[in-house]
Amino acid sequence: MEDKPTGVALWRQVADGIERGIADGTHRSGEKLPGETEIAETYRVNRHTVRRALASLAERGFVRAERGSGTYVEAPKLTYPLRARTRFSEIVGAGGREPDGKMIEAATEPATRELAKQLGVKTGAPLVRIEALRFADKTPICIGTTWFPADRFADAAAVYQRLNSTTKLLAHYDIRDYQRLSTRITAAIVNAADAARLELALGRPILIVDSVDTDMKGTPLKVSRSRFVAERVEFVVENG
Amino acid sequence: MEDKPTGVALWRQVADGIERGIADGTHRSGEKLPGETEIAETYRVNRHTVRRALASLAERGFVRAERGSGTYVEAPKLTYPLRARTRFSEIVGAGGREPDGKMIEAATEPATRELAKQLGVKTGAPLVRIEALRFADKTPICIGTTWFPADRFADAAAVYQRLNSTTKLLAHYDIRDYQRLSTRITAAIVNAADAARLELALGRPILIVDSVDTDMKGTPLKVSRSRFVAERVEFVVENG
DNA sequence: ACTTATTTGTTCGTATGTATG
DNA sequence: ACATACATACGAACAAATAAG
Repeated sequence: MEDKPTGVALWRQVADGIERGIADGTHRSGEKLPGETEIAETYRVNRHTVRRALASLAERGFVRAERGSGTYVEAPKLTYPLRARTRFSEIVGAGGREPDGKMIEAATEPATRELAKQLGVKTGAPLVRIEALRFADKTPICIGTTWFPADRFADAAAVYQRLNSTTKLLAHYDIRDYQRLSTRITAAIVNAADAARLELALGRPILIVDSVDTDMKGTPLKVSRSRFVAERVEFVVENG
Repeated sequence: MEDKPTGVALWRQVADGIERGIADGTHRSGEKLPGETEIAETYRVNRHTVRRALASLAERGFVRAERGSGTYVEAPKLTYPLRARTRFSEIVGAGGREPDGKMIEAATEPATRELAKQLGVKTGAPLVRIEALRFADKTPICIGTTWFPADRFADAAAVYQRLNSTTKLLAHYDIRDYQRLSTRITAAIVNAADAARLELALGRPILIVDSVDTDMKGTPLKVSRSRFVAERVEFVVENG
């Protein structure tokens, strides 16, 4: 690799080479990269240089090293735009993947002050809480808790159980369109229960998204808190 | 606490009580709550019931328990709106806190393909990379890497060193206004170097924000990747 | 450096009410 | 009617970390 002094650090050239290989399909998602020594030979550099390159790629999320096994190409993240019109199934479908949902649990509970305020009901008013897991091509993407006012969506649990989609549930109640009022995003470490459902190792980060959706007149329909696997999604906010 | 059967679980009543105490200022940010046994006495419930309530509050981020020491009220998160006009100093100032910045490192480096595409320059073109730490009231909020095209912002490092603000730096180059083109958000675990700078324990989650800013004509000015302490910020996307 | 008290965390056991089949 | 499972609530004891002297 000491052909001509390009002014670009060697490790960076190697990293760029591997990144190009990932981009053009030479190294496909989930597959194992050649061993560090092998990469070192093909680029005619020292193994340390390769390691520096791989570290850079790992930090940017392109690959994941597993001690004693190899270095694997990470699956590309699901790009999840945050707009007024935000529908899980449409977003996953737009990425050429198959959306799916599965209800885990449902219950009717009294509203806490916080939830009551957001939904525009009285504190203690009955709410239907639905816990659901959502997939893209069989890989769990997020687990979400959604609250509906029980007076308006009395048997929401049974309906969701059948339709496995929030959009379809609302359509069942003659709500053909709705919109995102606000979205709040933070991150945390996954808890044990969610980790199992999401097929995620303990200690891994999740993105917590709190959202409020309203009908087209601005009346709150639902409030939800979703936990997304951070390594499987990327939110995008477009301005304009 | 066995006054009247309200139908609401005891632990929930206790949690609501403490939450109200936090909301109305009885328990202030950063201060220690009474011990579990003391809370149990005041509410006339078993300590287990208090623990269940505190667990609920901890999960929602209101309090943080420290073994051997006590349970503390968490500082409210800095709400960080993501709009076309996004300025760290303005956002922090709007929250009634004092923004500050500190340059850590600067260098001139050739553009990778990815960066070149985003900035509209050729691959390998020189870029100024600035590493900076940003605070709100002396608490570190984020650490960010920003790349500027070196031809247009030749001595950006020296200028930033003096002004400690991206907005002021751009103003120095006669750019009075600029806007956010896109924002991408994901999360990860903090690395050792960032953890030290951010005064954050290892293993804690961070929010990674990649953004591109342009001038009012749409010409890219800078690209940056910021790592925010997840437990200290909350991004908000307003629609409409 | 050591002790002691305080505080959260964990693990037993017991009992009750409620929903399910 | 009965068995089972589950969430709730209380009691007691001990472990582990921290703070104070």
